[in-house]
Amino acid sequence: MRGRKIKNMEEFATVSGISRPTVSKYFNDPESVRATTRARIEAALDKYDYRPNVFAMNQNRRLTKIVGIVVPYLADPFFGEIARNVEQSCIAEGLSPILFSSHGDPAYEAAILDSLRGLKPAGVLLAPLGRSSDRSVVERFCDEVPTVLFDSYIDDIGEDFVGSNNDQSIGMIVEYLCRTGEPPCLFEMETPSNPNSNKRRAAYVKAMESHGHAVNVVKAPGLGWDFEEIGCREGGRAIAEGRFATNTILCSNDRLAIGLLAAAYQRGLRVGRGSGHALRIAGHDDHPFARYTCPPLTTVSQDYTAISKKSVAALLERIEGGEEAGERRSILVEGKLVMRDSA
Amino acid sequence: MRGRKIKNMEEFATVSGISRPTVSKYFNDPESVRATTRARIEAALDKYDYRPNVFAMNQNRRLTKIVGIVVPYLADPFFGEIARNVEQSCIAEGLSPILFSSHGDPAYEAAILDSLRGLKPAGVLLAPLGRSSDRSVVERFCDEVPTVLFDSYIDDIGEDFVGSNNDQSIGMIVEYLCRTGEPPCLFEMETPSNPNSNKRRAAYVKAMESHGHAVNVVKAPGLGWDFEEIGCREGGRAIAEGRFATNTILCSNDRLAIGLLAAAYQRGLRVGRGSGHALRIAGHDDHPFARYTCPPLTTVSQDYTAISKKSVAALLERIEGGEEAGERRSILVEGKLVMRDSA
DNA sequence: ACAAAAACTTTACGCGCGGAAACTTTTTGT
DNA sequence: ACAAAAAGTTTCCGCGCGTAAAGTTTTTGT
Repeated sequence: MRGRKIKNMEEFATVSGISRPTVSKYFNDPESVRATTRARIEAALDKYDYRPNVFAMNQNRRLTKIVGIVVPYLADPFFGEIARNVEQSCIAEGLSPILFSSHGDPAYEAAILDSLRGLKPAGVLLAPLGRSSDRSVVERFCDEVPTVLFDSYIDDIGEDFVGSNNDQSIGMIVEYLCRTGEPPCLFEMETPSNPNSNKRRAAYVKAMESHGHAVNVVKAPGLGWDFEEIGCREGGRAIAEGRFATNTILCSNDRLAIGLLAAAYQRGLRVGRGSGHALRIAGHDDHPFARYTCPPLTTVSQDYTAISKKSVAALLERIEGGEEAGERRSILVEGKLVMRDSA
Repeated sequence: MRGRKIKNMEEFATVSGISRPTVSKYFNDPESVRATTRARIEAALDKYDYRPNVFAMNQNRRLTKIVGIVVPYLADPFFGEIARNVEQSCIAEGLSPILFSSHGDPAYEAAILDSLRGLKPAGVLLAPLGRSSDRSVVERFCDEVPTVLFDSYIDDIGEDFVGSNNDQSIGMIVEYLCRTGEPPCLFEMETPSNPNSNKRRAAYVKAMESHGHAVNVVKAPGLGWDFEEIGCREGGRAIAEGRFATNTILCSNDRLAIGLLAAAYQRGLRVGRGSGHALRIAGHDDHPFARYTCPPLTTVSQDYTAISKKSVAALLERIEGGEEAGERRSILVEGKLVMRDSA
């Protein structure tokens, strides 16, 4: 772009030798113009410094190329990773992703969805807060905008859901733990913000019963998204009070497990498998930090890339499919057992 | 908003009984209209469902209320926290923050800045990648848009900088470590992406010399943002090769320390102060996970809230100050010693 | 080579709002 | 109460682009 600044599309059309409506078509979809035309436009684009005005572009379009990505809590590296993957998938599809975090606050989530409507997004990828979400707000939003839920589920809302197959993943790790030592207790939040917790508890109960073991669920009171804090404080208390029936604890997610590991360490309990260890602790999610805990955390990995790719793919289908809503699909991604040293 | 949908400002002006230009003024700044007028508009706002069209609003405004927040790596909870704080400060000021992550990639950072120009933002809060940033791109951007750099510094770029006072914070923790045991070695990346590293090394050297101790810097090769991985692998190797001259290691940041703690654990080295411990490890930043490492990490806290608040305040001054650039300011926030068990 | 199809050009309009100018009404200070 | 200041009204234009319609040129298939 050595040439002078171009102030609008009219001017750019002139210097590129193409009519403005065709240039406009090009910017909406480069594939929609003839190859020779495209080449001439791109030559001009290379020579002059011009970009269509974002606001003017989107003003009259019924639908923009904007895609909202909403996650419940960005300070959780899990969502940071997911967001990154989703963002890049969108860009690869020629969409313009915009990232939002609800910061754990339902009111904030509602505000995001509200302002998102003003952006006339082509679609939205929403990982809702879950249990604490304002159901009616989310529902109304999904009625207006093509939305794919991911990670976290809200019954009967959204057009598709992409998440992990908790039945499969919990079944797998419970089987592993039963096979290699004492059957696991489940450690979870008393009032989990994340609906996956409920599915995981159900999966745990089912798996334990199928193996003929007694169920032992320990619930940690506490609200909010400070899972490590809750896991450490309440997990430590549960250990002290002897509320874990066996020496093996399966945590509902890795962040709780990280807190619990800290609690065990503080009490001088050696965590790991084999003799000389007092406790086995396992998690779920393969949190980015799980491999650096002491000891490294045995867990079930969620395939971030697969979840991201499938979410974006599902959204694209919905967008292109238009109004003919079709069936609501539930796309589940299988987890893999990640054996480290903690269990 | 029980009433029918309002399709544009003209219509809303009619139902609220106020002229459109005045309504327009209201939406630009509610304080700019008389209290009685404001009340009437807000009554109508309450009664009808209307929001100004975002795209039309920003099309003709010389400057929007948009503020870009750019961080280098969102999967790092440190930036997640900062982003949250900054975002909320902006909203409190009536601005519309939009969040971006460079995902550790200079090309991506450049692309963000490029597309940000199209949004005509009132200002930008930029935590640059640092050393790997494309200097000329960042420089050009800062010339066009009021920009406050935070966390990470690039010489002579941007209008203000807000970050931690590495001289003070490193000086403090070096003093602490020297006073309570063997003088610390410094563990850092060989080619740090973050320019804070360089400042911290200089501060370390200065502090050690002032205490009359020999300097011992251990550099970990490795690129990218996978600090824990690098800290664990290279830190473990350095331990094995006996490259740490004393039993005390000060890490350039907490993420390296987290990796190093994992390495020490894997080798069966007990970390902590007092007898029975092989190693003392300290970090810097008070990373959200630092309190849940095993043992909990002694570190220097950065005041997230203060950095966020001061960054936003500095940006607002720049925006309101207009073109009269004034002096480039460097606003440094002091760290606090956070004594936990690792050192 | 010829007709049909596809792509492009010309012309024209409108989106929803910002903002300026000239005028009228309300508020403020003494 | 009166003039000055502040706030609101009316009228108008333009921003940069999407998009539709009608006409023209180029490409495609046989």
